[in-house]
Order: sequence, then structure tokens, then C-alpha cells
Amino acid sequence: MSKIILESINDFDLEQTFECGQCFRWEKESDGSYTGVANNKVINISSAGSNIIIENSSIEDFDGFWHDYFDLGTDYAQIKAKLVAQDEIIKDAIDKGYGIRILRQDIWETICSFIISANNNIPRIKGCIEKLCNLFGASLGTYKGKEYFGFPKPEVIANLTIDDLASVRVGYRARYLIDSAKMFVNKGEAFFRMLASDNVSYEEAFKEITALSGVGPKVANCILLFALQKRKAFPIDVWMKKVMHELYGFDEDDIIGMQDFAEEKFAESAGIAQQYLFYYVKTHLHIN
DNA sequence: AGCCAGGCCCAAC
DNA sequence: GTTGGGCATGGC
Repeated sequence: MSKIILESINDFDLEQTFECGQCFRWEKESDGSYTGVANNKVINISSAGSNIIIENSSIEDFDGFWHDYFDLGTDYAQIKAKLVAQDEIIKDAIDKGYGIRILRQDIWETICSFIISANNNIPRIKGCIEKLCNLFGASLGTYKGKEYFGFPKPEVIANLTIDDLASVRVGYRARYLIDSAKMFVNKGEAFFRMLASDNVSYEEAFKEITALSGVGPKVANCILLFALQKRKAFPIDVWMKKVMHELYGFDEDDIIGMQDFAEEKFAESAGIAQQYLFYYVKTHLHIN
């Protein structure tokens, strides 16, 4: 395992990317770097100026996985330029979260993570996912003295009972995880991966994903955005309701109005706009 | 004690 | 097709 240095990486801020609510397995270290697990691999990532440093990886892994995971093939400057032109509100949000990138996360892990996210808060979601991995994931060995685990395979979750999941503390969501795991195994991973194709529309993918247990419109939109590259997806949770109410004047329960507004205004980049707004309300807009 | 958190399910209309 | 009560858990 070697250290990789990527030079002149633009529009990529680690803290903004990892703390904007899209992922739950990246932990900030005391030196400001982040250590995380994806694709059954553990890496540590840090930045120095416009350089990105990846430790505990290899060129092969970077080219074969991490480059796409961090969405480094996408020109965020171009996306931001279009959004900024819309209004002062989104411009301000982008000023605060200029370095957010939408990670291309694993479909199964994202399904489970956002089933757990329903009616829950981010610290608890992270705790539940960590327990789930530690108990039912494969050991990936130790890195800097700590043992890491991969995300549990769908076949493993599909064969668990509600009692097996009790110590994960996901509450009533345990049933959804098991039921969705069975559906995922039945349809096959290839089917769900295929939904990321440009040939599959947002609407089509939405229909398939909401068929899963414990997956309603909000959770589905998160899955579509964070794992299936459907950038039209505009997830609206309680925080988005707050920001849409405070900044754009919507009635807090007017979900339809917010969705239509996002589609018309932010178009094919609605999901990315949503992440700038979500990060903005969580870190810079102290309402509540 | 009661409210809240990246909401969903399901029964009752 | 829409609406609303119920829901595990833990921090505040």
C-alpha cells in the first residue's frame, strides 16, 4: 500500500463533502484528514492546497475505484456556474459549500444507510451503521491500530432475524432492512446497478427503488442521488423544509411545490443544488 | 417529561 | 388518492 498524491484537484473540499449528510462512514482524524471504508477498502485522505493525498491505497485502486467514487470525472465548476446564475440564495449556499462533491456510493450500502436514516438523526445513523458493519461485515484488517469492517452483504442481512439486529439499535427499521435485503437478493445486484445507467430515467429508477421496504419518496431520492447518479433527485427532509421555508418562502408542508420549483429552477442539477442547501442549513443557517 | 431527528407503513377515509 | 396515527431509539 502506497501513498498517492493527486495534484491540482478543483472543487473538492473534504470536510464539506464528508459532512454534508450524504455518507456515514468517513471519520475525521485529529490531523484533519478523513479515514473511511468503501468497496471493502480502507483509506485515509487529506488535502494540502489543491493537492489530495490518499494513503493506504494503490494506483490500481485509485484508477479502478476511488477516481469514480469521488466523482473526479465531473466538472463541478461548470455545474456551479449554472446554479449560481439562478439567484442569490443558491449562490450564497455554494459559496459556503463550494467543495461538495456527490460521491458515487455503493447501491446496497446506500439503500441500507438511508432506510436507517428515516426519522433519525445523523450521529445515531452513523452509530447504527458502524454497529451493523462491526457485527455483520467482513474484517478488513487493521489500519493505524484500528480494525475496520466492510459493509455487510445483502445475503447476510437477508438471513438475519429481527432479534439478530437488536444490538444494532435500528428499532422498527430492522424489519425494513431484512425485507429489503431479501428483495435485493431476489432481483439481483446487477438489476439495481443497472438503474444507474443513463438509459434508465429518474422516474423509472424512482419506481423501482420505492418498491423496497422502508423506502418512501425521500429515502428513494437520496438513493437515486447518492448511488445511482440521478442528479434530478431532490430529497426533502425536515432540514430542507426549513431552508425552503426560510429562504424561498414555501409553506413548510408544500413538498410538491418545492419539488416542482427545484425541477424548474435547478433542472438536471437539482440534487447537487439540494446538497449545497442542505449543507448550508446545517452549518451556516442557525434556525430552530 | 416531552420534543426531535435526512419518514415510512398502513388503515381509514 | 390522500390523510394521519403509530412507531424504536437516544440526545437534549
